[in-house]
Amino acid sequence: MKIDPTFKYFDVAQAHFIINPEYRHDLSTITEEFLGFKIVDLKGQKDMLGMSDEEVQALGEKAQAILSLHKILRAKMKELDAERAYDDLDIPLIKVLASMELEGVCLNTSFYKELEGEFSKQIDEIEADVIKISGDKVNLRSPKQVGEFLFEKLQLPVIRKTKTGYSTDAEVLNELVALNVSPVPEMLLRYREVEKLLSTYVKALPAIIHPKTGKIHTHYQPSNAATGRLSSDNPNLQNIPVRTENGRKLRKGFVASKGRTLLSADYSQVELRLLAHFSQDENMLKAFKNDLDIHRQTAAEVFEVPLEKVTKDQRNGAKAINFGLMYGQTSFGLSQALRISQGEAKKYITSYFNNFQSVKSYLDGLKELAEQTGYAVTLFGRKRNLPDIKSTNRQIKAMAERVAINSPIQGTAADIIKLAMINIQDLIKKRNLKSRMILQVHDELIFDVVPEELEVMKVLVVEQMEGAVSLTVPLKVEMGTGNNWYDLK
DNA sequence: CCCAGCACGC
DNA sequence: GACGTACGTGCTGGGT
Repeated sequence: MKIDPTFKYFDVAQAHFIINPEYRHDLSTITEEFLGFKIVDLKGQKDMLGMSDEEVQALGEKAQAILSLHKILRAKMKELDAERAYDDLDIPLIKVLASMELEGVCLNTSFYKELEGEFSKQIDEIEADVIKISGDKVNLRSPKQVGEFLFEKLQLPVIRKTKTGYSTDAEVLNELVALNVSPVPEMLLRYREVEKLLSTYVKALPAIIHPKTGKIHTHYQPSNAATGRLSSDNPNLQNIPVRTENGRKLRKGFVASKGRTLLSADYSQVELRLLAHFSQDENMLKAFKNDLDIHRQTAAEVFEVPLEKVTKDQRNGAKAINFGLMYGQTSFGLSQALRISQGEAKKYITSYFNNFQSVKSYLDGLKELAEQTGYAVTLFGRKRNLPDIKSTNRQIKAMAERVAINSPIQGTAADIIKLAMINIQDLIKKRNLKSRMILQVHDELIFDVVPEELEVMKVLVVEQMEGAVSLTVPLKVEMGTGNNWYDLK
C-alpha cells in the first residue's frame, strides 16, 4: 500500500482544527460556517454516470466548497499567525500517523486468554461473596443497584450524591473502607478494578486484531483534542493500564514483532520543564539545568527545610502542587488530592508562590493574555479560542482561566513531540532503517526495533526528541528496551 | 440511541 | 452557598 503522497495537498479538517480546535471539523459544518450554504450529503459511493442530475450538482458543489475553503482557511491561518503549526507540524505528521497505524502492534493472544480466565474467576468469586451477604442478586455493574444495596439495604452512611442518586465511585468506596463499617466496599473496589480490566482490555483487544495482519491497529485522531494533542481510538492505546500492578500486567501482552525488540522513549517532566522555560523562574531553571529531583527541590522551598531533610510526605505534597499548577488547581483540589484540610492546602499554595514568584506572574500573565487576545497560544502558534474568559458567570470564567493556563503547556508539549516524530520518521526513511515507530502516548514514543539497529535507533531517537526545540532548560528523554511493553526498562 | 456513572491513561 | 485540576476513550446500565 502506498501511503507516501508527495503531492501537495490541503487538509480542510486539519486547517479548521488550527483555526478553531473546539468546533467540529467535518466538511458540512465548515462549509456552512465559512461559505454559508449546506452541502448535500451523498449516500453511498456511486459512479458519476449512475448519478441523477441533482446528485451530480451536489458533488460539484462539494468540490467547489473544498476549493473555496482552501483559500479562505489558508488566509485565516495566516491572519492568526498559526501557519507554522499547520505546515510544520500537523500536515507532515499525517503520513507519520498513517504509517504507525498501518504498522500496528502485536498482541500475545494466548497470554490474554489466560488473563481472561483468571480475571473471570475473580469476578465470579466476588459476585458469590456479595450474594452471601445480600441474600439476593445485585448487579455489581449497575451503580444504581450498588447504591441501593450499600445505602438502603446495608444502611451505610451516604458519602456523596450524584444528580441521579447515590455516588458509589472509588473515592466514596475508599471512604467507606476507612470507616470500617462493612466488608462490601472493599469487595466492590476489587470487583470494579478487575471488571474494568476485563471488559475494556482483556476481552476487547483480542477481538479487534486485524484478520490479515494479525496485529492491533489503533487510529490516531489529529484534530480531536483542543490543546493539539492526539487522541487514539478503536482501540485506544493511550490508556493501557500502568498504575496498579494488576493492570500493568496487561502490558506484557503488547510484544515486539518476530525477531524484534521494543524501544520506548519518554520525555521526563516535559510539562514542568516548559513551565520553567516559559516562566524563567530561577529556582525551577536551576533545578532542571542541574538535573535535580524537581519535586524534592520544590518541597525544600515550600516547606522551608534543607534538601536532605525533605520527608516522603513533603515530597508527595510538592509533587501534587507541581501537578496541580499546570491545571490551575484550587486549594480545595489540592486538599482532596493530599487528604489534608483546605486551610493547610492553602498554606502550601501560598508558600509555593512565595518561593516561585515568576511562576505566579507567568500564570497570571496567561490569564491576562487570554483576556486581552481571547485565546491561549503554544510555542508554535497553535491557538485555542477562549470566549468564556469574558463570561460574567464566575464558574465559567474560572474554567476558561484554567484552560488558559493548561493549553499553552499541554499544547506546546504536544507540538514538540509531533516535531520529534516527523524528524525521526524522516531519518528512519533516509537511512533505510527497518525499525518502525509504532505508538505515541502523549510524551512517550514506542518503536519496534531490529536488534542490529538498536544502538543506532537509541541515539537517533534521543537526539531528535531532546533536540526537537531549544529551550532555556534541557529536554530529557528516558529510554527502555524489552520484549514487551511491561518490561521496558 | 443517548446519557449517566464510572474508570483507564497522560 | 456552591463550586472546586487539563486533555482524552470506552465500558455497562438504564431510560427513551
